[in-house]
Amino acid sequence: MPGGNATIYDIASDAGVSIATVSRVLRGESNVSQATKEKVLRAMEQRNYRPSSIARGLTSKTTHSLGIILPKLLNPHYAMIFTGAQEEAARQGYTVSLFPWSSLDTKAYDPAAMLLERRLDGIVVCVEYLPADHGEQVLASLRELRRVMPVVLIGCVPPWYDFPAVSNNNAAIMKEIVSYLVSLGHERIAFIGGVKEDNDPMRREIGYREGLTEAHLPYTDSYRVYAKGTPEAGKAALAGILDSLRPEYWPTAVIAMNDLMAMGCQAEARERGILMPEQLSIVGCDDLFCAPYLCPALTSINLHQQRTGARAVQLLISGENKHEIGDWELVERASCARVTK
Amino acid sequence: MPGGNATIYDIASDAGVSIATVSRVLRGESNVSQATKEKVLRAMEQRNYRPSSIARGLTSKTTHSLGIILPKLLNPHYAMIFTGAQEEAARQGYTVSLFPWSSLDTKAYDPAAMLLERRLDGIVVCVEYLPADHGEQVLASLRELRRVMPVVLIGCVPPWYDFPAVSNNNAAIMKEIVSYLVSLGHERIAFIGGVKEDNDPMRREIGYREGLTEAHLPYTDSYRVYAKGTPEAGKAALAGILDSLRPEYWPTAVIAMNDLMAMGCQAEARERGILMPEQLSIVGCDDLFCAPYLCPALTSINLHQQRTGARAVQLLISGENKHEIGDWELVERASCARVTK
DNA sequence: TCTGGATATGTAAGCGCTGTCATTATACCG
DNA sequence: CGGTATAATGACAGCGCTTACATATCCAGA
Repeated sequence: MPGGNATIYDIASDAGVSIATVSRVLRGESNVSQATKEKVLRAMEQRNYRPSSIARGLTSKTTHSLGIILPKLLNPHYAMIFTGAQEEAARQGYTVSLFPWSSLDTKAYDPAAMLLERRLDGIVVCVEYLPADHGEQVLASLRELRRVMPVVLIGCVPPWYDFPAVSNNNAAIMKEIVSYLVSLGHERIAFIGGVKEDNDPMRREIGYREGLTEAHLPYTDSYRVYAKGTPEAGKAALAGILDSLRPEYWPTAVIAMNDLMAMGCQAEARERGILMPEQLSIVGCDDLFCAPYLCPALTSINLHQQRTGARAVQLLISGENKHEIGDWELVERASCARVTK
Repeated sequence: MPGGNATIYDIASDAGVSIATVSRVLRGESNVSQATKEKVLRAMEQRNYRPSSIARGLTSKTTHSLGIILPKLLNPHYAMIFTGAQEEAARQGYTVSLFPWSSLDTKAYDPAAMLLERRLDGIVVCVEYLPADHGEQVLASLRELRRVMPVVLIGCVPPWYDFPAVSNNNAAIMKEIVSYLVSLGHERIAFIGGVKEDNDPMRREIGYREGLTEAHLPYTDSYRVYAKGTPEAGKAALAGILDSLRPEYWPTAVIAMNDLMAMGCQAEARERGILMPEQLSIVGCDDLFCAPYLCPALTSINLHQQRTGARAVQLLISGENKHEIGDWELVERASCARVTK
């Protein structure tokens, strides 16, 4: 490939100075005379010179490139996080490349090696919904990873792990949802949670229970199901609840772990001819772009995921060891209605 | 950061060989005796050695990292493409980082410089829906970019530009949709296209017109609207059509440029009390994950976007200068119905 | 026994930068 | 005007690899 590949030597000889001087103006050091600075700049301009970040990285030990590990980009929740992270990174002159969790399962290649060999300046890891079958093992590999490069988490890990992170107050979110539904007169509120062992889902169930307690409502196992965070799983989960109960005990409201599951719930209810929101209120979480276009439009929690991604990158670059809690808001839409006697 | 940062010198001295030998086993060259090979491997193992791709890149002139430029990841259409690209790249030992088009507008940093300085091994560029206000200018910068690194396009550019690319047969897709609707008895078929000047949208309109012609249906300007590819724009577009016509001339079917716009159309129709699909059939394009969960479930075109992304990466890595046409399929769902007299 | 050609390994010169230290030019002071 | 602090620049040694090229070793064939 031609073009753009002049080296610092070319510029130096063009400008009649040493490479050290070129390097100085490259890095904006002050101790260069105005005259030579301009000479060098002009030479760069003419050659369309671009310093090689590769060569730079070799000496400076810094690549200005970050990584992000997440379950799957196809869930817009993660696309939002990624977008926020990428934008903030770009703003600070960093590049970010993607490493999906799923890759870790394949044996065709070794993503861990990739990560390490790339000499990334840091990596943000989404651990909100850690695959249940990884569990403790993932946490261990996280610590391992951290010995080699800075890591910032999105989501919660047990606090004693002491990772910089940005997460949500999952319990508080669930409590607010419960109290919102209670304010609409609901008393039979089901909870379709994520995989039981996962980090954030666990906290959400706690919040759900606390919310019930605060409202003096009983907690019942039959109103709580665990499932993967997909529409299909959400659909099956609601089906399970309905099938296991006599209609007079059916919940009047369902809290889904995320919007994907909520979509599945809607589908199941629709199939059964259950009127929404009259007979069943549903609230999701994540506030995906499609939430307003579902039937009925889905009440959800906006988690400000882009901001989350951006903050994670900021923590990564600044090196602060903080655990930040993002804010959030309930977005009321048509999917929740006052309960009718 | 401790850990993992042993160098080839450490390994060489541990194993009692020269760095050249270490390098040989690193790259799997055959001319190393079994005995020394094992010694070296053992030394690497013990030190948990990871060769620096940075240092390697400096000499080998190859970084094993790719880039992808696309409008915005928040549209799942692009998330699919990215996912496909990333997976294929990972499979071949490459990493891919994201450069959104939108970045190009910001002046805070210079993404072009970033691209160039990174010494990427190649970049895939999504030009399906080039922002209209870029137009010719983007094409020019594409050629410029190509002088510096391999480029593969997703989407169409004028053929005389001669870029390797993978795209869809947009005209054929539209023709199939039209003939599908015609087969359901529709005669007044509206087309909500993308921005007129954009690459793929332009071809789609051609297909739409050809489809009408084939079915001996007249083409009417009032059934064709241009709009950005967002739900809001789709909603406004349908509103525009309906407002400009007396109800007896309202279209009985609408083809939307993509599912996002189709979602907007559904919303508009719903607000006006138009029954779907009885009074209005809608078909989208992209087959987003939410299509089955809309009301009614949206008939759409599955573009196999992941495969598209993967193919683009394959072309990039192999260096073939081909223009591939991806296949696609109409996914029938409830949003289209036979027209009732 | 000697030679030629594999086969195995080592030496050393980069790759394109950064950063330290030495050197030179410039300025300021008594 | 010599002398020294100061600003501007250059020389050069890496950074951790790859890759000719050189060297050493071994064995078959003459």
